[in-house]
Amino acid sequence: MPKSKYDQIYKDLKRKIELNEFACQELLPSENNLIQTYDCSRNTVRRAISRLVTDGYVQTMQGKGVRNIYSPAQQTAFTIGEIESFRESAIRNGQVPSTKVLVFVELTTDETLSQKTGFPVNSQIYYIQRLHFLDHIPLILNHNYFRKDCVPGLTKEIAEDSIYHYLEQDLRITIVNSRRIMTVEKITEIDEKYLELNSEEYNCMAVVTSHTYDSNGIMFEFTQSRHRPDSFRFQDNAVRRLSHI
Amino acid sequence: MPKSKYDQIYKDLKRKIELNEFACQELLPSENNLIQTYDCSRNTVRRAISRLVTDGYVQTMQGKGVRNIYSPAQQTAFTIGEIESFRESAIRNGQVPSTKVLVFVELTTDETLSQKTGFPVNSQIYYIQRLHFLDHIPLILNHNYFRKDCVPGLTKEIAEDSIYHYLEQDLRITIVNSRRIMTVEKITEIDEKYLELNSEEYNCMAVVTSHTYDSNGIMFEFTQSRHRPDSFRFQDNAVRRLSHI
DNA sequence: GCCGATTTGTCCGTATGTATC
DNA sequence: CGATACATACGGACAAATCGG
Repeated sequence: MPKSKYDQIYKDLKRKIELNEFACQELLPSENNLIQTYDCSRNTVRRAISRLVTDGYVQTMQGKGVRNIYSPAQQTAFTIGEIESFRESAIRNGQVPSTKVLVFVELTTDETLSQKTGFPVNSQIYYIQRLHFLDHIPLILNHNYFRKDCVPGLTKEIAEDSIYHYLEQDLRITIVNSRRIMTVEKITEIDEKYLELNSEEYNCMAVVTSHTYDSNGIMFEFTQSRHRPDSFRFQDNAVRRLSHI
Repeated sequence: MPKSKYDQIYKDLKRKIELNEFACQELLPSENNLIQTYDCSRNTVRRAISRLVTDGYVQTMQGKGVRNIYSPAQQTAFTIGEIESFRESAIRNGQVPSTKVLVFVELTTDETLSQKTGFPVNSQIYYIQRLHFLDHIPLILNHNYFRKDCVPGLTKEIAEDSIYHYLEQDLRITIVNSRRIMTVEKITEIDEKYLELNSEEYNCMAVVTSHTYDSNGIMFEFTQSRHRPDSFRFQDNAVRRLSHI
Protein backbone atom coordinates (compact mmCIF):
# COMPACT_ATOMS: atom_id res chain seq x y z
CA MET A 1 0.00 0.00 0.00
CA PRO A 2 2.69 2.54 0.83
CA LYS A 3 4.18 3.37 -2.51
CA SER A 4 5.38 6.90 -1.87
CA LYS A 5 9.09 7.43 -2.00
CA TYR A 6 9.47 9.29 1.27
CA ASP A 7 7.57 6.57 3.09
CA GLN A 8 9.91 3.93 1.73
CA ILE A 9 12.94 5.95 2.78
CA TYR A 10 11.39 6.51 6.20
CA LYS A 11 10.78 2.80 6.66
CA ASP A 12 14.22 1.87 5.44
CA LEU A 13 15.99 4.28 7.76
CA LYS A 14 13.77 3.24 10.66
CA ARG A 15 14.59 -0.40 10.06
CA LYS A 16 18.30 0.33 9.88
CA ILE A 17 18.15 2.26 13.12
CA GLU A 18 16.27 -0.54 14.86
CA LEU A 19 18.84 -3.03 13.59
CA ASN A 20 21.62 -0.86 15.05
CA GLU A 21 23.20 -0.15 11.71
CA PHE A 22 23.96 3.31 13.03
CA ALA A 23 25.59 3.52 16.46
CA CYS A 24 23.55 5.28 19.10
CA GLN A 25 24.46 8.93 19.62
CA GLU A 26 26.22 8.85 16.26
CA LEU A 27 25.27 10.77 13.15
CA LEU A 28 23.29 9.38 10.28
CA PRO A 29 24.59 9.98 6.75
CA SER A 30 24.11 13.61 5.74
CA GLU A 31 21.17 14.69 3.62
CA ASN A 32 23.36 15.03 0.54
CA ASN A 33 24.59 11.53 1.17
CA LEU A 34 21.07 10.14 1.51
CA ILE A 35 20.00 11.96 -1.65
CA GLN A 36 22.56 9.89 -3.54
CA THR A 37 21.77 6.68 -1.71
CA TYR A 38 18.08 6.89 -2.45
CA ASP A 39 18.37 8.82 -5.70
CA CYS A 40 15.82 11.43 -4.75
CA SER A 41 15.44 15.12 -3.99
CA ARG A 42 16.35 16.85 -0.78
CA ASN A 43 12.73 17.48 0.18
CA THR A 44 12.03 13.79 0.03
CA VAL A 45 14.78 12.74 2.43
CA ARG A 46 13.84 15.62 4.71
CA ARG A 47 10.26 14.39 4.89
CA ALA A 48 11.46 10.96 5.89
CA ILE A 49 13.78 12.38 8.53
CA SER A 50 11.15 14.67 10.00
CA ARG A 51 8.97 11.65 10.63
CA LEU A 52 11.82 9.93 12.41
CA VAL A 53 12.09 13.04 14.58
CA THR A 54 8.46 12.89 15.66
CA ASP A 55 8.93 9.18 16.32
CA GLY A 56 11.78 10.06 18.65
CA TYR A 57 14.28 8.04 16.64
CA VAL A 58 16.60 10.88 15.71
CA GLN A 59 17.37 14.47 16.60
CA THR A 60 18.47 17.01 14.02
CA MET A 61 21.10 19.67 14.68
CA GLN A 62 21.57 22.56 12.33
CA GLY A 63 25.13 22.66 11.08
CA LYS A 64 26.03 19.29 12.53
CA GLY A 65 23.84 16.48 11.35
CA VAL A 66 21.20 14.01 12.42
CA ARG A 67 21.87 12.09 15.60
CA ASN A 68 20.52 8.63 16.31
CA ILE A 69 18.82 8.68 19.72
CA TYR A 70 16.87 5.48 19.41
CA SER A 71 16.62 3.17 22.38
CA PRO A 72 15.19 -0.33 22.00
CA ALA A 73 12.57 0.17 24.73
CA GLN A 74 10.62 2.27 22.24
CA GLN A 75 9.37 -0.72 20.33
CA THR A 76 7.18 -2.09 23.07
CA ALA A 77 4.05 -0.54 24.54
CA PHE A 78 1.26 1.28 22.80
CA THR A 79 2.26 4.12 20.58
CA ILE A 80 0.78 7.54 20.78
CA GLY A 81 -0.08 9.72 17.84
CA GLU A 82 -0.79 6.73 15.67
CA ILE A 83 -3.88 4.57 15.31
CA GLU A 84 -3.14 0.91 15.65
CA SER A 85 -5.60 -1.90 16.12
CA PHE A 86 -5.14 -4.23 19.06
CA ARG A 87 -4.09 -6.98 16.70
CA GLU A 88 -1.52 -4.82 14.90
CA SER A 89 -0.01 -3.63 18.14
CA ALA A 90 0.26 -7.19 19.48
CA ILE A 91 1.97 -8.45 16.36
CA ARG A 92 4.39 -5.54 16.36
CA ASN A 93 5.40 -6.48 19.88
CA GLY A 94 5.68 -10.16 19.03
CA GLN A 95 2.79 -11.25 21.21
CA VAL A 96 -0.19 -13.50 20.58
CA PRO A 97 -3.48 -11.58 20.41
CA SER A 98 -6.91 -13.08 20.92
CA THR A 99 -10.33 -11.60 21.44
CA LYS A 100 -13.52 -12.79 23.08
CA VAL A 101 -16.82 -11.10 22.34
CA LEU A 102 -18.86 -10.72 25.51
CA VAL A 103 -21.74 -8.67 24.18
CA PHE A 104 -22.89 -7.95 20.64
CA VAL A 105 -26.15 -6.01 20.38
CA GLU A 106 -27.80 -3.35 18.28
CA LEU A 107 -29.34 -0.39 20.02
CA THR A 108 -30.61 3.13 19.54
CA THR A 109 -29.06 6.08 21.34
CA ASP A 110 -31.21 7.81 23.92
CA GLU A 111 -30.38 11.15 25.49
CA THR A 112 -28.04 9.65 28.08
CA LEU A 113 -26.09 7.51 25.66
CA SER A 114 -25.90 10.36 23.19
CA GLN A 115 -24.30 12.51 25.87
CA LYS A 116 -21.84 9.82 26.76
CA THR A 117 -20.78 8.85 23.26
CA GLY A 118 -21.24 12.03 21.27
CA PHE A 119 -23.48 10.31 18.70
CA PRO A 120 -26.73 12.07 17.76
CA VAL A 121 -29.88 10.97 19.57
CA ASN A 122 -31.75 8.08 17.89
CA SER A 123 -28.68 6.75 16.08
CA GLN A 124 -28.60 3.06 15.24
CA ILE A 125 -25.57 1.64 17.01
CA TYR A 126 -23.70 -1.63 17.34
CA TYR A 127 -22.64 -2.01 20.95
CA ILE A 128 -19.90 -4.55 21.46
CA GLN A 129 -18.12 -5.64 24.60
CA ARG A 130 -14.86 -7.39 23.93
CA LEU A 131 -12.13 -8.87 26.04
CA HIS A 132 -8.65 -8.67 24.54
CA PHE A 133 -6.00 -11.18 25.53
CA LEU A 134 -2.27 -10.90 25.03
CA ASP A 135 -0.47 -14.21 25.32
CA HIS A 136 -3.74 -15.59 26.77
CA ILE A 137 -3.89 -13.07 29.62
CA PRO A 138 -6.95 -10.77 29.69
CA LEU A 139 -5.64 -7.23 29.54
CA ILE A 140 -8.23 -4.94 28.03
CA LEU A 141 -11.98 -4.73 28.32
CA ASN A 142 -13.36 -2.78 25.39
CA HIS A 143 -16.72 -1.10 25.04
CA ASN A 144 -17.18 -0.29 21.35
CA TYR A 145 -19.98 1.75 19.85
CA PHE A 146 -20.17 1.86 16.05
CA ARG A 147 -22.59 3.84 13.92
CA LYS A 148 -24.52 1.22 12.02
CA ASP A 149 -24.94 3.35 8.90
CA CYS A 150 -21.19 3.82 8.63
CA VAL A 151 -20.25 0.25 9.47
CA PRO A 152 -22.97 -1.98 7.99
CA GLY A 153 -22.86 -5.74 8.21
CA LEU A 154 -20.80 -6.05 11.36
CA THR A 155 -21.09 -9.49 12.96
CA LYS A 156 -19.91 -11.22 16.08
CA GLU A 157 -17.48 -13.24 13.98
CA ILE A 158 -15.86 -10.11 12.58
CA ALA A 159 -15.66 -8.63 16.06
CA GLU A 160 -13.78 -11.70 17.22
CA ASP A 161 -11.27 -11.24 14.45
CA SER A 162 -10.44 -7.62 13.67
CA ILE A 163 -13.04 -4.92 13.14
CA TYR A 164 -10.51 -2.51 11.67
CA HIS A 165 -9.47 -5.06 9.10
CA TYR A 166 -13.11 -5.43 8.08
CA LEU A 167 -13.63 -1.68 7.90
CA GLU A 168 -10.57 -1.04 5.77
CA GLN A 169 -10.35 -4.14 3.62
CA ASP A 170 -14.00 -5.02 3.07
CA LEU A 171 -15.91 -1.78 3.53
CA ARG A 172 -13.04 0.32 2.15
CA ILE A 173 -13.52 2.88 4.87
CA THR A 174 -10.64 5.26 5.42
CA ILE A 175 -9.94 5.76 9.09
CA VAL A 176 -8.43 9.17 9.53
CA ASN A 177 -7.97 10.29 13.09
CA SER A 178 -8.94 9.52 16.63
CA ARG A 179 -9.22 11.81 19.62
CA ARG A 180 -8.22 9.95 22.71
CA ILE A 181 -8.33 10.84 26.34
CA MET A 182 -6.56 8.88 29.01
CA THR A 183 -7.90 8.90 32.52
CA VAL A 184 -7.89 6.79 35.65
CA GLU A 185 -11.22 5.43 36.82
CA LYS A 186 -12.50 3.14 39.50
CA ILE A 187 -12.94 -0.49 38.56
CA THR A 188 -16.40 -1.96 38.23
CA GLU A 189 -17.59 -5.45 39.01
CA ILE A 190 -17.45 -6.27 35.32
CA ASP A 191 -13.81 -5.21 35.14
CA GLU A 192 -13.06 -7.22 38.25
CA LYS A 193 -14.69 -10.30 36.84
CA TYR A 194 -13.29 -10.36 33.32
CA LEU A 195 -9.86 -8.90 33.90
CA GLU A 196 -9.45 -11.06 36.98
CA LEU A 197 -8.70 -8.11 39.18
CA ASN A 198 -8.79 -7.87 42.92
CA SER A 199 -10.15 -4.58 44.19
CA GLU A 200 -8.13 -4.97 47.37
CA GLU A 201 -5.04 -4.76 45.23
CA TYR A 202 -6.18 -2.36 42.54
CA ASN A 203 -9.37 -0.37 42.86
CA CYS A 204 -8.83 1.72 39.75
CA MET A 205 -7.59 1.30 36.22
CA ALA A 206 -6.47 3.13 33.11
CA VAL A 207 -9.24 4.12 30.72
CA VAL A 208 -8.73 5.31 27.15
CA THR A 209 -11.77 6.99 25.65
CA SER A 210 -11.65 7.60 21.93
CA HIS A 211 -13.71 9.26 19.22
CA THR A 212 -12.70 8.05 15.79
CA TYR A 213 -13.43 9.75 12.47
CA ASP A 214 -13.51 8.56 8.88
CA SER A 215 -12.57 10.44 5.73
CA ASN A 216 -16.02 12.03 5.57
CA GLY A 217 -15.37 13.71 8.89
CA ILE A 218 -17.99 11.53 10.52
CA MET A 219 -17.41 10.10 13.97
CA PHE A 220 -18.22 6.47 13.34
CA GLU A 221 -16.77 4.96 16.51
CA PHE A 222 -16.80 5.67 20.20
CA THR A 223 -14.75 3.36 22.34
CA GLN A 224 -13.87 3.03 25.96
CA SER A 225 -10.87 0.78 26.58
CA ARG A 226 -10.40 -0.33 30.15
CA HIS A 227 -6.88 -1.56 30.81
CA ARG A 228 -5.52 -3.73 33.61
CA PRO A 229 -3.54 -1.23 35.66
CA ASP A 230 -0.49 -3.45 36.05
CA SER A 231 -0.02 -3.89 32.32
CA PHE A 232 -1.05 -0.48 31.01
CA ARG A 233 1.84 1.27 29.31
CA PHE A 234 1.44 4.15 26.92
CA GLN A 235 4.41 5.73 25.28
CA ASP A 236 4.99 9.12 23.81
CA ASN A 237 7.78 11.17 22.32
CA ALA A 238 7.24 14.84 22.94
CA VAL A 239 9.13 17.61 21.21
CA ARG A 240 9.76 21.12 22.41
CA ARG A 241 8.37 23.80 20.15
CA LEU A 242 9.76 27.29 20.09
CA SER A 243 6.27 28.68 20.42
CA HIS A 244 6.43 28.36 24.19
CA ILE A 245 9.44 30.58 24.54
CA MET B 1 10.98 33.83 18.92
CA PRO B 2 8.98 32.11 16.19
CA LYS B 3 9.80 34.12 13.13
CA SER B 4 9.42 31.48 10.45
CA LYS B 5 6.68 32.07 7.94
CA TYR B 6 4.99 28.67 8.15
CA ASP B 7 4.85 28.95 11.92
CA GLN B 8 3.09 32.30 11.67
CA ILE B 9 0.59 30.89 9.21
CA TYR B 10 0.09 27.84 11.43
CA LYS B 11 -0.57 30.04 14.45
CA ASP B 12 -2.87 32.35 12.54
CA LEU B 13 -4.99 29.52 11.16
CA LYS B 14 -5.06 27.82 14.55
CA ARG B 15 -6.24 31.01 16.18
CA LYS B 16 -8.93 31.51 13.57
CA ILE B 17 -10.14 27.95 14.04
CA GLU B 18 -10.27 28.35 17.81
CA LEU B 19 -12.21 31.58 17.37
CA ASN B 20 -14.70 29.76 15.16
CA GLU B 21 -13.96 31.84 12.11
CA PHE B 22 -14.48 28.69 10.09
CA ALA B 23 -17.62 26.69 10.81
CA CYS B 24 -17.06 23.21 12.13
CA GLN B 25 -17.17 20.49 9.48
CA GLU B 26 -16.74 23.19 6.86
CA LEU B 27 -13.82 23.62 4.52
CA LEU B 28 -10.98 26.02 5.06
CA PRO B 29 -9.93 28.21 2.14
CA SER B 30 -8.11 26.17 -0.49
CA GLU B 31 -4.34 26.08 -0.67
CA ASN B 32 -4.30 28.39 -3.68
CA ASN B 33 -6.46 30.76 -1.73
CA LEU B 34 -4.17 30.67 1.30
CA ILE B 35 -1.14 31.21 -0.92
CA GLN B 36 -2.63 34.54 -1.94
CA THR B 37 -3.80 35.43 1.56
CA TYR B 38 -0.38 34.89 3.09
CA ASP B 39 1.63 35.73 0.00
CA CYS B 40 3.77 32.64 0.15
CA SER B 41 4.55 29.43 -1.65
CA ARG B 42 2.51 26.30 -1.72
CA ASN B 43 5.01 24.35 0.38
CA THR B 44 4.72 26.89 3.13
CA VAL B 45 0.96 26.71 3.52
CA ARG B 46 1.15 22.93 3.32
CA ARG B 47 3.62 22.84 6.18
CA ALA B 48 1.26 24.90 8.31
CA ILE B 49 -1.70 22.71 7.44
CA SER B 50 0.13 19.47 8.12
CA ARG B 51 0.80 20.68 11.63
CA LEU B 52 -2.88 21.43 12.10
CA VAL B 53 -3.54 17.86 11.00
CA THR B 54 -1.30 16.37 13.66
CA ASP B 55 -2.92 18.68 16.19
CA GLY B 56 -6.28 17.21 15.22
CA TYR B 57 -7.63 20.60 14.14
CA VAL B 58 -8.28 19.76 10.50
CA GLN B 59 -8.51 16.83 8.16
CA THR B 60 -7.35 16.98 4.56
CA MET B 61 -9.21 15.31 1.71
CA GLN B 62 -7.59 14.92 -1.65
CA GLY B 63 -9.73 16.49 -4.32
CA LYS B 64 -12.08 18.14 -1.85
CA GLY B 65 -10.37 20.40 0.59
CA VAL B 66 -9.40 20.83 4.23
CA ARG B 67 -12.14 20.25 6.77
CA ASN B 68 -12.29 21.92 10.16
CA ILE B 69 -12.80 19.19 12.78
CA TYR B 70 -11.85 21.22 15.82
CA SER B 71 -13.82 20.81 18.98
CA PRO B 72 -13.32 23.19 21.92
CA ALA B 73 -12.65 20.35 24.39
CA GLN B 74 -9.22 20.03 22.84
CA GLN B 75 -7.87 23.08 24.54
CA THR B 76 -7.96 21.70 28.04
CA ALA B 77 -5.95 18.86 29.53
CA PHE B 78 -2.34 18.02 28.98
CA THR B 79 -1.21 17.78 25.42
CA ILE B 80 0.70 14.88 24.03
CA GLY B 81 3.54 15.12 21.58
CA GLU B 82 4.57 18.48 22.89
CA ILE B 83 6.71 19.46 25.85
CA GLU B 84 5.05 21.95 28.10
CA SER B 85 6.07 22.98 31.57
CA PHE B 86 3.51 22.76 34.34
CA ARG B 87 3.30 26.53 34.44
CA GLU B 88 2.77 26.87 30.70
CA SER B 89 0.05 24.24 30.66
CA ALA B 90 -1.75 25.88 33.57
CA ILE B 91 -1.68 29.30 31.96
CA ARG B 92 -2.93 27.88 28.66
CA ASN B 93 -5.90 26.42 30.50
CA GLY B 94 -6.56 29.62 32.40
CA GLN B 95 -5.71 28.19 35.80
CA VAL B 96 -3.53 29.42 38.65
CA PRO B 97 -0.34 27.37 39.08
CA SER B 98 1.75 27.19 42.21
CA THR B 99 4.55 24.97 43.35
CA LYS B 100 5.91 23.89 46.71
CA VAL B 101 9.36 22.39 47.02
CA LEU B 102 9.34 19.48 49.45
CA VAL B 103 12.87 18.22 48.98
CA PHE B 104 15.92 19.78 47.37
CA VAL B 105 19.13 17.80 47.70
CA GLU B 106 22.25 16.93 45.78
CA LEU B 107 23.23 13.31 45.48
CA THR B 108 25.37 10.87 43.56
CA THR B 109 23.86 8.00 41.61
CA ASP B 110 24.58 4.52 42.88
CA GLU B 111 23.86 1.33 40.95
CA THR B 112 20.19 1.24 41.95
CA LEU B 113 19.46 4.86 41.15
CA SER B 114 21.34 4.58 37.89
CA GLN B 115 19.13 1.69 36.88
CA LYS B 116 16.02 3.60 37.80
CA THR B 117 16.86 6.89 36.16
CA GLY B 118 19.10 5.89 33.29
CA PHE B 119 21.88 8.26 34.40
CA PRO B 120 25.41 6.85 34.51
CA VAL B 121 26.66 5.59 37.88
CA ASN B 122 28.38 8.25 40.02
CA SER B 123 26.60 11.15 38.34
CA GLN B 124 26.12 14.33 40.35
CA ILE B 125 22.38 14.89 40.55
CA TYR B 126 19.91 17.42 41.89
CA TYR B 127 16.98 15.53 43.34
CA ILE B 128 13.89 17.64 43.82
CA GLN B 129 10.49 16.73 45.13
CA ARG B 130 7.81 19.22 44.20
CA LEU B 131 4.13 19.51 44.76
CA HIS B 132 2.22 21.25 41.98
CA PHE B 133 -1.06 23.02 42.71
CA LEU B 134 -3.71 24.08 40.24
CA ASP B 135 -6.11 26.63 41.63
CA HIS B 136 -4.64 25.82 45.06
CA ILE B 137 -5.46 22.11 44.86
CA PRO B 138 -2.51 19.69 45.02
CA LEU B 139 -2.59 17.65 41.83
CA ILE B 140 0.86 16.42 40.96
CA LEU B 141 3.75 15.15 43.01
CA ASN B 142 6.93 15.42 41.01
CA HIS B 143 10.22 13.64 41.53
CA ASN B 144 12.82 15.44 39.42
CA TYR B 145 16.39 14.32 38.82
CA PHE B 146 18.65 16.76 36.97
CA ARG B 147 22.22 16.19 35.90
CA LYS B 148 24.19 18.79 37.79
CA ASP B 149 26.76 19.30 35.05
CA CYS B 150 24.01 20.11 32.54
CA VAL B 151 21.96 22.27 34.87
CA PRO B 152 24.38 24.14 37.11
CA GLY B 153 23.27 26.63 39.71
CA LEU B 154 19.81 25.25 40.36
CA THR B 155 18.33 26.48 43.61
CA LYS B 156 15.24 25.89 45.69
CA GLU B 157 13.98 29.31 44.69
CA ILE B 158 14.21 28.48 41.00
CA ALA B 159 12.48 25.16 41.60
CA GLU B 160 9.63 27.01 43.22
CA ASP B 161 9.25 29.19 40.18
CA SER B 162 9.88 27.38 36.89
CA ILE B 163 12.91 25.21 36.22
CA TYR B 164 12.29 25.17 32.48
CA HIS B 165 12.25 28.94 32.37
CA TYR B 166 15.63 28.95 34.10
CA LEU B 167 17.04 26.33 31.76
CA GLU B 168 15.94 28.09 28.61
CA GLN B 169 16.19 31.73 29.52
CA ASP B 170 19.20 31.81 31.83
CA LEU B 171 21.25 28.75 30.92
CA ARG B 172 20.23 28.96 27.24
CA ILE B 173 19.73 25.22 27.11
CA THR B 174 17.73 23.91 24.19
CA ILE B 175 15.26 21.30 25.30
CA VAL B 176 14.64 19.00 22.39
CA ASN B 177 12.58 15.95 23.16
CA SER B 178 11.22 13.85 25.95
CA ARG B 179 10.34 10.18 26.04
CA ARG B 180 7.39 9.65 28.27
CA ILE B 181 5.70 6.55 29.53
CA MET B 182 2.34 6.56 31.21
CA THR B 183 1.52 3.84 33.69
CA VAL B 184 -0.72 3.21 36.66
CA GLU B 185 0.97 2.55 39.98
CA LYS B 186 -0.03 2.02 43.58
CA ILE B 187 -0.06 5.06 45.76
CA THR B 188 2.53 5.46 48.48
CA GLU B 189 2.21 7.06 51.88
CA ILE B 190 3.91 10.15 50.52
CA ASP B 191 1.34 10.45 47.72
CA GLU B 192 -1.44 9.93 50.21
CA LYS B 193 -0.11 12.62 52.49
CA TYR B 194 0.67 15.38 50.03
CA LEU B 195 -2.01 14.83 47.44
CA GLU B 196 -4.57 14.37 50.20
CA LEU B 197 -5.66 10.99 48.89
CA ASN B 198 -7.58 8.28 50.65
CA SER B 199 -6.38 4.79 49.78
CA GLU B 200 -9.83 3.42 50.53
CA GLU B 201 -11.07 5.47 47.64
CA TYR B 202 -8.09 5.36 45.30
CA ASN B 203 -5.23 2.96 45.88
CA CYS B 204 -3.47 3.73 42.63
CA MET B 205 -2.64 6.72 40.46
CA ALA B 206 -1.37 7.82 37.07
CA VAL B 207 2.39 8.06 36.73
CA VAL B 208 4.23 9.75 33.89
CA THR B 209 7.89 8.83 33.67
CA SER B 210 10.01 10.95 31.36
CA HIS B 211 13.53 11.10 30.03
CA THR B 212 14.33 14.51 28.59
CA TYR B 213 17.14 15.36 26.21
CA ASP B 214 18.91 18.58 25.27
CA SER B 215 20.35 19.62 21.91
CA ASN B 216 23.57 17.76 22.65
CA GLY B 217 21.63 14.51 22.82
CA ILE B 218 22.30 14.29 26.54
CA MET B 219 19.59 13.12 28.88
CA PHE B 220 19.69 15.88 31.47
CA GLU B 221 16.43 15.15 33.26
CA PHE B 222 14.60 12.16 34.60
CA THR B 223 11.22 12.84 36.12
CA GLN B 224 8.44 10.87 37.65
CA SER B 225 5.15 12.77 37.83
CA ARG B 226 2.55 11.24 40.09
CA HIS B 227 -0.94 12.53 39.32
CA ARG B 228 -4.08 12.50 41.43
CA PRO B 229 -6.20 9.86 39.67
CA ASP B 230 -9.38 11.90 39.70
CA SER B 231 -7.83 14.84 37.89
CA PHE B 232 -5.47 13.11 35.53
CA ARG B 233 -6.39 13.72 31.91
CA PHE B 234 -4.06 13.24 29.00
CA GLN B 235 -5.17 14.00 25.52
CA ASP B 236 -4.00 12.76 22.17
CA ASN B 237 -4.89 13.01 18.53
CA ALA B 238 -3.87 9.89 16.67
CA VAL B 239 -3.74 9.58 12.91
CA ARG B 240 -4.02 6.47 10.82
CA ARG B 241 -1.02 5.76 8.64
CA LEU B 242 -1.25 3.66 5.52
CA SER B 243 1.75 1.65 6.65
CA HIS B 244 -0.52 -0.64 8.66
CA ILE B 245 -2.54 -1.72 5.68
C1' DG C 1 39.56 35.12 15.07
C1' DC C 2 38.59 34.55 10.28
C1' DC C 3 37.40 31.84 6.26
C1' DG C 4 35.56 28.25 3.67
C1' DA C 5 33.38 23.73 3.53
C1' DT C 6 29.69 21.09 5.31
C1' DT C 7 25.11 20.47 7.10
C1' DT C 8 20.57 21.49 8.35
C1' DG C 9 16.50 25.14 8.08
C1' DT C 10 13.44 27.92 5.34
C1' DC C 11 11.37 29.29 1.19
C1' DC C 12 10.25 29.51 -3.58
C1' DG C 13 8.68 27.75 -8.22
C1' DT C 14 7.27 24.04 -11.14
C1' DA C 15 5.62 19.63 -12.87
C1' DT C 16 2.87 15.59 -12.50
C1' DG C 17 -0.41 12.41 -10.31
C1' DT C 18 -4.85 11.49 -8.23
C1' DA C 19 -9.33 12.29 -6.29
C1' DT C 20 -13.63 15.02 -6.34
C1' DC C 21 -17.19 17.47 -8.42
C1' DC D 1 -14.82 15.85 -19.85
C1' DG D 2 -12.69 19.84 -17.68
C1' DA D 3 -11.91 22.49 -13.47
C1' DT D 4 -10.52 22.34 -8.83
C1' DA D 5 -8.04 20.62 -4.88
C1' DC D 6 -4.78 18.02 -2.43
C1' DA D 7 -0.38 14.66 -2.77
C1' DT D 8 4.12 13.73 -4.30
C1' DA D 9 8.42 14.94 -6.17
C1' DC D 10 12.08 17.67 -8.20
C1' DG D 11 15.36 21.50 -8.31
C1' DG D 12 17.30 25.74 -6.81
C1' DA D 13 18.43 29.71 -3.67
C1' DC D 14 19.78 31.63 0.55
C1' DA D 15 20.22 31.65 5.70
C1' DA D 16 22.12 29.86 9.93
C1' DA D 17 24.92 26.86 12.62
C1' DT D 18 29.05 23.99 13.06
C1' DC D 19 33.66 22.58 12.36
C1' DG D 20 38.45 22.37 10.81
C1' DG D 21 42.42 24.71 9.13
